[in-house]
Amino acid sequence: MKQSQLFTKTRKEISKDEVSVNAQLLTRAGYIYKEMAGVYSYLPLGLRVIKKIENIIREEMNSIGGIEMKTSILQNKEIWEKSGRWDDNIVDNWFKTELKNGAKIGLSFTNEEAHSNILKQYVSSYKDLPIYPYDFKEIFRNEVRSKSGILRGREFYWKALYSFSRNEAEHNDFYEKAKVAYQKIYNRVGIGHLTYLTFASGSTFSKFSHEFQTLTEAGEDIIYVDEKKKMAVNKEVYTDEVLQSLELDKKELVEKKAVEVGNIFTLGTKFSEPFGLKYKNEKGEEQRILMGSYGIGLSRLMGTIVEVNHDDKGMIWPESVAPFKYHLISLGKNEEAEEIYNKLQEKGEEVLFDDRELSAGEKFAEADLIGIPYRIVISEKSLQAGGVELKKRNEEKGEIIEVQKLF
RNA sequence: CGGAGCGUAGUAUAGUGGCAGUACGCGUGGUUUGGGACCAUGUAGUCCGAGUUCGAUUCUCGGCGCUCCGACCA
Repeated sequence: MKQSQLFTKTRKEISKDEVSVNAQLLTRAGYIYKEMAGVYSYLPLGLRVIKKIENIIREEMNSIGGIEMKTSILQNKEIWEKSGRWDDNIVDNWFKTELKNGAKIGLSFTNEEAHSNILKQYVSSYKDLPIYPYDFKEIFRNEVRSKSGILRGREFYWKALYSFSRNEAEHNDFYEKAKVAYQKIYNRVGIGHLTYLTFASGSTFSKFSHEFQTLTEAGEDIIYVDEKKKMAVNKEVYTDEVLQSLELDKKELVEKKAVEVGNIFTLGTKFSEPFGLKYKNEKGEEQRILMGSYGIGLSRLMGTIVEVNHDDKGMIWPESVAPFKYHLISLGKNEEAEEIYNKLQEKGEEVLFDDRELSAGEKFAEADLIGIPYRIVISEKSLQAGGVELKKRNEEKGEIIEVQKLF
């Protein structure tokens, strides 16, 4: 893409009101636009990042048997009454509205009910199970106080997968696969080294839930990390008894701030019961279905990646989620730049081509802010030196390479 | 939901009971071209409503909105 066609512009300054690093950098660089507190629009660059993250998650979910679908955002009150979660005393962060005829409806804040309700119609035999449907979807939560830029919004984008299993062994098997898939996702988006499988409070169906927590000062959660075992415990279950059951030594644990970038938990029959989700086994006996829940907030994940990958000049995107791989910058007018751009495009590379007539300093400053992993500079100077300058965003110095080596 | 702060051009900010200023951006002309370059010139603003006042952007009240701390976070 040519930068002259990108309508967004970078900004040197931002309101002192915007304090979170992710919102500051993403706003200044033109990735997101704040509509209101906790609600952001995704501009062209931002959407490209979200799509990259989405594809990584999709690949990992598909690889463990996930099957993608999309449940509606407007939700029927009746199905939420089945689980008891329509009641504002039970769930206080609903966005509710109504139809012209006065019927009350809600904007989905989670997906268990929708999935359970749909599957009731399609699952009846052991032959139909197990299944692992998932959504990418906008979610709405009427938080009393949203904060931290895109880390905690009132409207956000997530992936939610639910497992529907025939028995505990089958459930546990998938649960373990999901853990591995999740860790792969964090590795692939470049924050694996800072992300810990964290034990958190469970429910009647399991002692613990599991969170994936990424270490950063921007985090809202306090966790206790065992770096050697690559495990952590959320403050909410940090007791001697729990540590003992997990075979963790208090002396090895360090208190850290972290962002919850995903969580998985066993639902048991919490939803299959009220929705009457059952199946018949080989003998024709009716059996209960066991569920699990596996969520990742994509917008939060994007914000977290920024929080842990930036310097004083701007963002430093991991290649896997960067909006483009190359930022091609031409200084002064030259036809070679256009040629390089076309060739890279033909090769299928993602290139942002800064074809504007601006000063070198301005182009470099903007490039650093936008944070694309590889910067290619072509100028009189580079051509005289033998080609183009190739520089990684996270390295100080680039090197001159022959133009041909780019392709 | 408790506490605190804030709202002035597209952006970031200053200031004042009586002409609203600066920087960036944007437009035009020119000089520049390896770290947000320079000169000239133009452009554009007091969140909404009520009150006090001869006069309110400024003071008072209400609304709306933004931010921070805490509580909350299926």
